[in-house]
Amino acid sequence: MLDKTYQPKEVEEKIYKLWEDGKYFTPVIDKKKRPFTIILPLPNANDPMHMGHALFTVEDIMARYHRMLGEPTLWLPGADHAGIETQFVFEKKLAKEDKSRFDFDRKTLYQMIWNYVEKNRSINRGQLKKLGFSLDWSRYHYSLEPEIMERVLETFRKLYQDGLIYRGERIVNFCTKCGTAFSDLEVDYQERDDFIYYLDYGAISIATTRPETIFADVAVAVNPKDKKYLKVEKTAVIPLINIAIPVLSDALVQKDFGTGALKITPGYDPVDFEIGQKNGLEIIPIMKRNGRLDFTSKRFASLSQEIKDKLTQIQNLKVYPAREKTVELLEKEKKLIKKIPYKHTVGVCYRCGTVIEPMVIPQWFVKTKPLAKPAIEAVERGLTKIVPKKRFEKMYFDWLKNIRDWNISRQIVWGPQIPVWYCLDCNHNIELNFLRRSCHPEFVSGSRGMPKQVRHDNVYIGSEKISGTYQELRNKYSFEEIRSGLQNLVVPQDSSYQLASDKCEKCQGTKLLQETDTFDTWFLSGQWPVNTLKSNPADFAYFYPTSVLDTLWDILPFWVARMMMLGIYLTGKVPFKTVHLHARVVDKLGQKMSKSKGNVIDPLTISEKYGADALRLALVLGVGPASDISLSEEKIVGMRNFCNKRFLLLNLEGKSVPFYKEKMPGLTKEDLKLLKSLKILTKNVTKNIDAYKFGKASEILYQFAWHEFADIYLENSKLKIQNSKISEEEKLVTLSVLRHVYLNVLKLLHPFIPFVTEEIWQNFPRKNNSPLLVSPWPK
RNA sequence: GGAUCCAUAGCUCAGCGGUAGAGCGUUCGCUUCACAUGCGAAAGGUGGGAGGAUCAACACCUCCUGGGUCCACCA
Repeated sequence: MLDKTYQPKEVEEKIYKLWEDGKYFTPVIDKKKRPFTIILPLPNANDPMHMGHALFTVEDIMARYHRMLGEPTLWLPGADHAGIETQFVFEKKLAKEDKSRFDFDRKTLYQMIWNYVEKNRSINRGQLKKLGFSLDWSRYHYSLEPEIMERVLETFRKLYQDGLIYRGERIVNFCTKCGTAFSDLEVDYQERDDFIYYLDYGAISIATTRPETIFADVAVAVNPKDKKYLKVEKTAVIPLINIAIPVLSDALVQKDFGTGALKITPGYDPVDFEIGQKNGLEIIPIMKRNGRLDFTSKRFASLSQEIKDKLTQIQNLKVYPAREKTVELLEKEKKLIKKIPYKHTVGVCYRCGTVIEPMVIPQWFVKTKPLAKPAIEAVERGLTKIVPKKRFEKMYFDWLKNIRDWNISRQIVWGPQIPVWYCLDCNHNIELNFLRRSCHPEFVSGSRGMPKQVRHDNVYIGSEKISGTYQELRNKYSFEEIRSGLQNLVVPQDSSYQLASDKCEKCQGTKLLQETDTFDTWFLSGQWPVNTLKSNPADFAYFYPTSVLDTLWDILPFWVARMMMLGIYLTGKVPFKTVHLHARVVDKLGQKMSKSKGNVIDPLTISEKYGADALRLALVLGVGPASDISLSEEKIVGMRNFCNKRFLLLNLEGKSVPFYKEKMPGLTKEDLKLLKSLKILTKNVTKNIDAYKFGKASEILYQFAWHEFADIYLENSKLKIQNSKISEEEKLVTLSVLRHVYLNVLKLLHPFIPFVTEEIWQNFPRKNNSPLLVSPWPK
């Protein structure tokens, strides 16, 4: 007997337990049947649930539908360590405690982040269960579990052996605050109000928004077709430091921008880097990784004392103060022609919003062209279908066809280290940064130059930060001291390296240190379908390639395209047959949900209040393919009202109603009409789910259940049953039709609102004793 | 600069080559049993603008206007 009003909270917990205990989410491999597989887009282990996760509803609908069709259905859950995201959050936490990552050696920092994430990882799982997701928890994987990590390293080695990995000194997007490089995809762009400065370079004048970089200029370039510059001097002069540089011509320079002359700074600008490469220009380093200017390179050594004094004023300043100071000096020397307010877009770190500094730092790259080609062909040949096709295939092709080599190294600790080792004896110029442990904290200076005691988890008390090349440090500190307190290495481009860790292949030495760069998170998640399923060879053989990948379209390039590339590379087969893309959840005014706007709807609060089913239905009902999902509390209330219509439960109490049979005697015109409607409904719901039109499928179900079945048929049958002139037999026929239609509607609704439907099913006299989630889909 | 999507009821959005749909909101009425988290009814749209192919368009094509989003080396 059910409560009169539906109490979702109690019911949901009970029902989920019923499913879990029955192991219904764990498929049984049956080679005679075709499996249905979905890999859950792995949530960040550290993230609490948000509406994006609630949208996994779409996957649950597919999983439940296919399970009811009798297909061995695997929906595989997991969690991602989310390298940069997580380290960024953790560092913010450290900052609140007046600490920074520079206070810890990498091993300690890693362990601290590990512990921090571990707490949230289990919360995450519970939250997914609350929404009723039929995930196979027995196959749960975490991106940092040893087996998964080992497979990632294997992929790296395989790529290396196939000549697809290289260590390159190229210009990369560097965030001086996060202290790491990013791939091109991880840079956001913001419009800024800045200035553009016109500067006097002797024979020519140039325009720049970044005057502080003039010290690293090595040339000026003009467009070869620019008539203004047909007869220009071949030499320009960098103001302030009076260094002569050549004037080149290059088609990349736009004639009509600024003065038409571009200063070439190969170390700090992507275009300049490219021009520099073409012309064999030198790269002058003037900025450290912490974003402070530095004039200690050899270019500046031979300058006059007067000039050196100018540079001293800028030395060690951060970019913006350095810019101000440079402009001030330029003004003083009358080299600033004009300064104009200028609106332009700048690249910023997608995590912390700091302006990205393009810098030349050796990084690990994957050659992507050979991987992209088969990934493009697979979609062209229809081996993987993208839904909705029209809109997103083009995006996929555009991205893969224009792809550039992928920087997979990150200068953070939170992630697997790149499995490459450097021999210190063969590479004396490797710069080492490590913390030396000390027994006398009072004599020790902290990272900010202040005496400081650092304590954490009793790992160490007090430490001293040491930096320098191995050449400089080798006689002062033991290898073990360096190794155990290591923060990071700065390895010159020409250093030798190897994949074996035991001893140096050149000198047989054993003072080897592993690369301190870690993998881009997407390098791990790009192999996720392969690596998770490979945990069990039988699983891989049966469930790979997976059936559907469902995700928000915005990570199509980040994730989907990379899974395609790596999946095909590793297995020769596409990782999924269909990519289904859904849209993002927006508020009732169509605006993106964000904390600052205060329009965030929290899925857990909502499901506590109205039930998970109501939330699920609100997320899919009437939503067009890949269009934004406008969600409001009002809509959820509406859906809750629907879920609460557990019609006719009371009527059947204590009655022995015969089971409906086709063409049973006594069927009326109304009965036949309803039965026909049910048939059409069943067909349409099935058709729409197959076509990924969940919005339509749920809408027609809603319409039928409420307005056709409940409002009309049920209302009429109520009158009929109360009517004493009608025979008992006739009433029983009506009731069996009612029950038949009702049970079928429950089945059809189950993928969308699994909890209520299962609860009613459990309380209903029926032929089939197994739970609703494994009962056969109506035909 | 390139690409792409959107414009339909007060709001948020579906759908469709052949008499305009839903949810929420609004108005009026009903309501001792499946459900007030309800039932019945009603009001409300010359489908952004202009043109074109069609027997016929809100739907197809072109252009315009206004928004969204993505990509790109804007010094």
